[in-house]
Amino acid sequence: MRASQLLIPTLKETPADADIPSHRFMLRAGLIRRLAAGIYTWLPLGLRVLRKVEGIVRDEMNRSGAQEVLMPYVQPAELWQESQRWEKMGPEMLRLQDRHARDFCLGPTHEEVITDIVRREVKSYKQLPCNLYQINLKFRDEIRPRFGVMRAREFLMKDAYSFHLDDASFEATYAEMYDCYGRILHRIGLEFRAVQADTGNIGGSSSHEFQVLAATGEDRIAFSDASDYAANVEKAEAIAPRGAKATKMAELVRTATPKQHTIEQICAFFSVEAHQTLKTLIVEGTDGPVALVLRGDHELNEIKAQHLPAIAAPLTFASEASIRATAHAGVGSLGPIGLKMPTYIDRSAYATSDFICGANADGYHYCGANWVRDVAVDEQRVVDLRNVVDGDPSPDGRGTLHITRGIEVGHIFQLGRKYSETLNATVLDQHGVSQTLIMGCYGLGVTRLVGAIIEQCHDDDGIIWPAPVAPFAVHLLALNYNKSDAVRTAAEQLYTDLRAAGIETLLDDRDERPGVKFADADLIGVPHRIVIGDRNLKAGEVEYRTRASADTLNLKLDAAVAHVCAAIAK
RNA sequence: CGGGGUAUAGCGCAGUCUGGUAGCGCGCCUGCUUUGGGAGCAGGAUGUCGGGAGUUCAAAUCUCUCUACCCCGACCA
Repeated sequence: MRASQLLIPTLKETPADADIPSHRFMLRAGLIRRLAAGIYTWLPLGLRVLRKVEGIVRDEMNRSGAQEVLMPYVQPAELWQESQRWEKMGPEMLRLQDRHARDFCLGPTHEEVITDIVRREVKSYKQLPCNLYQINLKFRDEIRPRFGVMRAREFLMKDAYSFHLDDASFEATYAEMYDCYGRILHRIGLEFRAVQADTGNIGGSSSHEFQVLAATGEDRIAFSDASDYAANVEKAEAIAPRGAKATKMAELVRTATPKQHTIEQICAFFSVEAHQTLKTLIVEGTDGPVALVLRGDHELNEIKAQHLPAIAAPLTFASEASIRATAHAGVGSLGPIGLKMPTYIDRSAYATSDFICGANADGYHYCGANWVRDVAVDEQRVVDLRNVVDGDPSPDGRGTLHITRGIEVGHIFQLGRKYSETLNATVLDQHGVSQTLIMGCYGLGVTRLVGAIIEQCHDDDGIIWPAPVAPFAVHLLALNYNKSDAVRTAAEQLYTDLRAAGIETLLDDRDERPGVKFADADLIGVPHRIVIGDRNLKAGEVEYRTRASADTLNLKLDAAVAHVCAAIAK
């Protein structure tokens, strides 16, 4: 296509509200424009990329045996009431009414609709397993949309739902989807990790997130350097550090520590490291407050805590007043010794000896404290409470964990019979007995993927598209196209020949100065570039380079197309 | 929803404290020059200063109010 006829509104300056590379470059390269918070228009160049990504996703989904459908974006309230989610979804679901005041919502997800279709149309076990997917808009009224298309309210998602008679069938499709997602990300050319994830409120053993590695990712993932163990930090199991307990315990000493509350202050006061201290957090339990004890240098994993039986969900910290009423001291002077409430102890905290902790009296701490001798311990309540940290042993016993940031682009999990039960989706089995379907759910954020690609593929000047998703394969920069007959003739010839060879080509035929064209080309990030200028044309040559490398190569005009075709094929 | 902030030309910003003619850079339009890394000169267009109310002779500026957006936390592809 001709740049002179394409709407590619590049920006020289960075819009003030964009602060991660993908958002900045998507705006600057003219891929998207914001309409409202978390709602974007995809401009021609952006849409070309989006369609490429979509194409790869569709291709691999079809290859895996899934069938594409397209479900309504506007969904009736009745279905959601039937699944009991009309109320439960809360304000995240955008609701609207039609002219007859009937309730509808913009689909935040499609479990209800797909289950409705399947319960109507799938009657026999012979029709199973069945894996249906769509690539469709979702609307989730996020509390805080941010980072451009990374966390938008309206976004394009590939969502697949599989239906099974038994667990073995589900496991097979789950594995198929796991592989499929890996193929998609691999084909795009992204560095990613499939990580174990929290199964949320559905439960079941299978749940994996597909995380694209990027410094700006919102998730933290832990992976072993010696095995294939990888998990979201939310989920990763924290093991007590290896290392022997003190053979000879120190004497328990109660010390006045006026105005020393934070771990930092205590460490400075006693001249010790944070791992020799313990912190005690008080949260609401199902029957009064509950204490959580962690090592001073560790941080609470709220999801793990929330899963504990005596703890109220969602996790809430006890108020200062209720802490005072039960512990008789303020936050900053709490500790497990003499504490009269159910107490969970993190494994690593339990592995600590001669520790410092609050004395449950304002302005006092204990030094040289030890479990069992000074605090009765219920072994049932020594649990995993903390986030793993870099350097922890891998829970599979092999290697050491490292932590990196990721962008969650995909999530696959087991739905069990949650929806099929409430919506009564059943089939008859071989024996003519009605069976409730088992379901799997496989989400992939297509618009988010575009953002994730840019996060991983850019430099200071702009985007560097991986070839499979690039909006064009070749960018022809015709310098002084409107002034030089030689340039125009050569550029038109290359443009015609490249297109004849089936190569997607962008011809910059705009009446712009060379500097503008170079800067825009870097921003837009088309993988292959040919510069046509009078300077080289005098020798019958044009200049070739890729976006990724600064190396340039002069080619004879009549050899350029063949050379570029070969470079693309490689 | 809690905490912090912003709103002035298409984009980036100054002006607000101390009320008095609406500004700068980039972009846009015209002309001339220039032409291998975001050109130079000259001329030009573009603003209900986020909306509403109030104080005042006079409000971008002070007061109240509403709205939108951004950043930090809990949700999620």
